This record gives sequence, structure tokens and C-alpha cells, in this order.
Amino acid sequence: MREFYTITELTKEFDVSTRTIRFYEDEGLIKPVRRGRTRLFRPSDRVLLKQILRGKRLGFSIAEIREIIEVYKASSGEEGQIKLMIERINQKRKELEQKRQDIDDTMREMDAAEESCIERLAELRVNQ
Amino acid sequence: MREFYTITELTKEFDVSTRTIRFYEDEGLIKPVRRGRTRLFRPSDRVLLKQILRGKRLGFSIAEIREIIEVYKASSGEEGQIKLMIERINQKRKELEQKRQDIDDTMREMDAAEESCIERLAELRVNQ
DNA sequence: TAATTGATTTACGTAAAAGTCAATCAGTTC
DNA sequence: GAACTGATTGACTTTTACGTAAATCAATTA
Repeated sequence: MREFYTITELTKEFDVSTRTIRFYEDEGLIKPVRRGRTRLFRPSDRVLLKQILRGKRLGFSIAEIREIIEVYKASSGEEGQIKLMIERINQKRKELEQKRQDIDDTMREMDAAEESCIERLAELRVNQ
Repeated sequence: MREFYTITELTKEFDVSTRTIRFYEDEGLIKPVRRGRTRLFRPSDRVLLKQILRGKRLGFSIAEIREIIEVYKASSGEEGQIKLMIERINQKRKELEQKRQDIDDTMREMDAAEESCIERLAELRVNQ
């Protein structure tokens, strides 16, 4: 595994702008190291970016993505903290299950739409 | 089935503001009928609203939701049109499959996060 | 009929998530 | 060493999806 990635390498790999990546850094989601002023992204930063973009595709806001990322890494602390974290994990799971249901419903409507398109095509051929 | 719903009935059922519903009308996504100036929403408008909100939960923009809704209802036109529509349906399916993959990945990370929380709890109990 | 309630219209405001632009800097290639 | 390339910083701008407030209207109730 490579030690570092430059910002442009990441913009190309994930098809985002440098502005976007720097925005995520400003938001505290990524913390690349520096050589002088230029940012050097470690593999862990790259993974984080991937997780952020995944969250974005699912329609989560930056604040929600921040929460999710915190959930990923937090398994330390005392009993109360841990139990609270498990609560939050279950909450996120519910949101994800809702999204999964929404996808299933939308998929079904797509199926119906395609079917009536195909029927319409058959009609057109008959009446030709 | 009821013939009409008022705007406030819908705001309560779906937990959105009147502003939001009127905004969707401005955007041409819903077209309630009128009695005088007041809007009357038919069951089909209600279904549309449900579809819009479903799209929103999945992170689709208004423009994308508009596309999806157009896909749902368009199965008329000539052969070229229909074939193009089937293309668009398949495109949307790909997007939905990506989202489904994103959900699965996130779920897996949630599972891992929960597991390490549970391990941590066990540790705490041993060291007590 | 005065007041209340619910809905509408119009217009300005706003938060989030970047886009865009200009100035600057650091390294290196001709 | 002049010019070019890539990256950075900071400030201002834009788009999307509504929020909010004020004025208006219509129907109902006191």
C-alpha cells in the first residue's frame, strides 16, 4: 500500500474537486498531514474520503456523515459512553433500513414502468 | 378512497410544511386542483408527494426526482421515445443499485463498530 | 358584524455545499 | 533566472430547497 496520495490523485480517483476535499478538511472530516504547506493524504485519509462520498450518495448531510464516521471509530470510553454509542448505531441502522425500503419501492415502480413500456412497444408492432 | 385532501392534512400525514408542498407545486411536480384559490389534493397528488419524499430520503435532487416521476408515468409515444425511456429506466436502476451497495457497505461498518463496542463492554466487565 | 381561523400570494432571507477567482508560493524545467 | 506547473489561501459567489414574515382573502363562529 502507498504511503501518501496527493490531492489531485484523489480528485481524479473519486471525481471530486480540490475545493471539495479541502472543504471536508475544513469541516474536520479528514486530517491530511503536511509537507510544508502541501497536503499529503494517507491511506486512512483516502478511506475516510471514500466513506464521506458514500454518505453523500445516500443523501446524508455533512453533519450526519460526521456522526457516522464518529460511530465507526468510537469503541473506547466508559460503559455509559459505549452503550450510548450502540444506541446511535442502531439509530443509523434504522435510517439505512428506511433507505433500503425506499430503494426497493422505487425499483418496483421502475419495473412497472419498464413493463408498460414493453407492452407499448408490442402494441406498436401489432398496429404496424 | 377519499376524493380530496387539504394541504394541512398532507403536512400532518407526511410531516412537511405547507411551504414545502407549495414549492413542489411551483416546481411542477404536483398539480392539485383548486376550489376558488384553495388547493385540493387528489389521491394521485398524495401518491406523487409520497414519491417525492421517498426520492428526497434517497438524496435525489428536485431535478432528479422530476426525472424519476416522468419515468414512472411515460409509456406512450412512438418507438424511439419508448426505447429512450427504457434506457433512462435502466440508468436510474444503476443509480439505485449503487445506493443499495452503499447501504450494504455502511451496514457492514455499523456491524463492525457495534462488535467492537460489545467487546469493549466485555473488557470493562472483566477489569472491574 | 367583528373576530377568529385557515389558506394564499409575494417577497425577501438563509443554511449547506460547494464553485470560482485572484494572489501567492514552492519546486523544476528550459 | 525566467517561465511554467501544482498547490494553497482567502474571499466572494452560486445553487438548492426551502424558512419566514407580511398582507390579503374567504369562510365560520361568537
